[in-house]
Amino acid sequence: MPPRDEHDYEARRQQIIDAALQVFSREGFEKATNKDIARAARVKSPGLIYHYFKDKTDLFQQVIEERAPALQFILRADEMIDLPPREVLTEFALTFVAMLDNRASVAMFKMLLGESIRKPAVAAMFNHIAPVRGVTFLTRYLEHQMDIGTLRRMDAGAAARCLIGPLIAFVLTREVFVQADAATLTSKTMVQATVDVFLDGMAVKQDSGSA
Amino acid sequence: MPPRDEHDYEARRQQIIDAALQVFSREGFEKATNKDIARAARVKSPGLIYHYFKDKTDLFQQVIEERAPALQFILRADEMIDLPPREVLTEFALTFVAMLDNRASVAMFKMLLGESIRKPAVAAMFNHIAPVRGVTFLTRYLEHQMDIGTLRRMDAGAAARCLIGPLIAFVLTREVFVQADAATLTSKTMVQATVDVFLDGMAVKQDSGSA
DNA sequence: CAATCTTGATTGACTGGTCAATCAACTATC
DNA sequence: GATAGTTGATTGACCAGTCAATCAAGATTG
Repeated sequence: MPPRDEHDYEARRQQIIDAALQVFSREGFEKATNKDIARAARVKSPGLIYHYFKDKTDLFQQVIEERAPALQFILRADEMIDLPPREVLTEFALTFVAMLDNRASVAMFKMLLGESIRKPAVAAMFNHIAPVRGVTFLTRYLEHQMDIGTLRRMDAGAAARCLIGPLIAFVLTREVFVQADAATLTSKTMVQATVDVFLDGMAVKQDSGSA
Repeated sequence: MPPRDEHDYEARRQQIIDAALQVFSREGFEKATNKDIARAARVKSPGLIYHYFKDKTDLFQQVIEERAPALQFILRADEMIDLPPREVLTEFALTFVAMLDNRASVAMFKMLLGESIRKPAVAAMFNHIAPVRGVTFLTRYLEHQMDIGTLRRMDAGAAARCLIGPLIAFVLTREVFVQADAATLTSKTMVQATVDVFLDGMAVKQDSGSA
């Protein structure tokens, strides 16, 4: 049963996927009903969903597959490997927090995080999008910079988490826990602080350490 | 209707709460059924739950109220405010990651995180336990240390996230996303790296900065 | 070019099953 | 024997998924 009009068919399908992303993100997979999704997609019957998707799980998977790219970092890894840390890490951090400005990206992030906690399969999918792409690049880059002496040598995986961690904490305190002080903290300030602390440390400069 | 035996009553109640924590943590609030919880609590009827709790939501709230202390940081804030950063922050980080060694704490963490994403009320509860207690203390401590010149001056909220963020990233990559390299990274290494990077920075010592 | 046919798209009603919550009855304890 | 504790059955609501019927629009035919 080929679609009557390929273009119309795809448009309607995307319309349902968009609606499903919002509802899954807001309610979670279990609580989201087909009725909710149909209403959000402005179609009058939940039954129509089954014309475009096999079942609720299939719809969920299609949402991930077709909207996950919104969370991809477009980083030209090879070009950047030899650029100086401040430049590369600032761009990395900015790319990461830029997600916050995109409604669909935030919804996607929440949906994936929420389901990843109970569903290892979803966690694995998440791993193949944002974190691994990002952390893999970061770990490799930091290791290379340690090799050429630009950065202090240490566990590269731990170091990668020291850079990406503050950004994750920022996103979580803003979008999930809605902490009061997160509102007054701008993305720019946070990126700056993260990169500065990571590179220069909190120690007063003239002294080598603290404590 | 006072309990026949206060001790027995409380024991059974705790038994159900323990079971509920495990099931809520594994399945999430919506998917967790009273039957699952009854089975996990080794009681033969879901109906019994209603002898001890008003409804499913009440049970959920009781689980949080009675098991949340597992996530509390026992930090003697006032005694620590003037101790040197390396000591205080190391203890803070160790207390934070110590949660990983406790099965109930990990379950509690997952349950709260999973529900916080969709339920602002739960997020608010979470705020009044771990993060706010921790971040509030941390922010205050860092601000004080900046005042007395031990640490570089900057946005204290951003700084607090720079310390706690890597630890959160570590917990998430271990317990939620189950990333391969997280298994080889020990708590001790991660705490060490976090505190070191936070205090000393990644910059090679003899040079003040990098890039 | 109009009537009819064909087919994909859409709807709303329906079904089988699940679940939270209730209830009546049974058991153990004081 | 009264009452708390416990059980299994029951109820009523809700939901994923199915389905028959309708609609709309293009193709076919006379």
